[in-house]
Amino acid sequence: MDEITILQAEILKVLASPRRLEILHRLADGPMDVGRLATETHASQPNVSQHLAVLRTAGLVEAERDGREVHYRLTDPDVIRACDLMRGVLGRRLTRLGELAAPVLPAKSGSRSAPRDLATARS
Amino acid sequence: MDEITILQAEILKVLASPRRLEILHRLADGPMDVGRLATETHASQPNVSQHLAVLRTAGLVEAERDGREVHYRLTDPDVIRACDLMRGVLGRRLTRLGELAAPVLPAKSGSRSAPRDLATARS
DNA sequence: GGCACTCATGCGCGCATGCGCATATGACGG
DNA sequence: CCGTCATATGCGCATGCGCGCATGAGTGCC
Repeated sequence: MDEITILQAEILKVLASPRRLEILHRLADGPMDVGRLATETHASQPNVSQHLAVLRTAGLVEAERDGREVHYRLTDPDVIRACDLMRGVLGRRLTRLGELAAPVLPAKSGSRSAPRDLATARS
Repeated sequence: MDEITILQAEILKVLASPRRLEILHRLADGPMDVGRLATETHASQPNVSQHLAVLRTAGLVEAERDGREVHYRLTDPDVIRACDLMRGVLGRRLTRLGELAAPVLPAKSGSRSAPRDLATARS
């Protein structure tokens, strides 16, 4: 098994967390400190700090101290691009499921309908 | 928390597995049956089947029966593109680490503890 | 120095996940 | 039918992860 693949899985494992995705998404708009991230994501400060530590260990974000605050920023914007690609895949997936199950539903943004469970569609 | 983000994390969680990444990587070159995948990835057949089930449930691959065999194929090529982007991020990351402190690269096969942690570089 | 603020870390628990293994289902041929 | 090949599924165990909580560490202000 390729060594790179293992490392890649490591990175993906780090990304495979709603909270961390949310954090990265916020950081995509520019650097931010921990407290603000905690507030905006409605999570506790230690929790956010832990997630940031994970992201930092994986090399996805970088930290810089500014007074009392610590500002985090994305290391590589391609991470966001990759996430957006994934989001596109997901979107197409939901659209396809919607076509199969839903008669007429304009899939506008904010439509959080049924597809809680991915799949459920088999051939 | 955005619903989409949760689903995205679900997808990423599915991708965060070396074996599944390897499977997807093989499927990128065209459809393949379970036995062949098991052989090429040096994994047991039940194991591969389980991973394929996970990938199928996540909607990343699709299955089609052909006689006794079941051929699996990628649902969306963008998954591979996203993985490649991640690989690029990883590559840049390793390069940067190499520039900072690269007297040796002890990446011997079988030893998955060499670049085990991706960071260890702090400011 | 003492205090307030911001962030990081350690701990313990509950829960999900991956694996090997045995076995069930499904399909083709004789 | 029955044996065989190809695939899927159930089980049990060990491991890892996320979370809340309390606490430690670093910084600036008075």
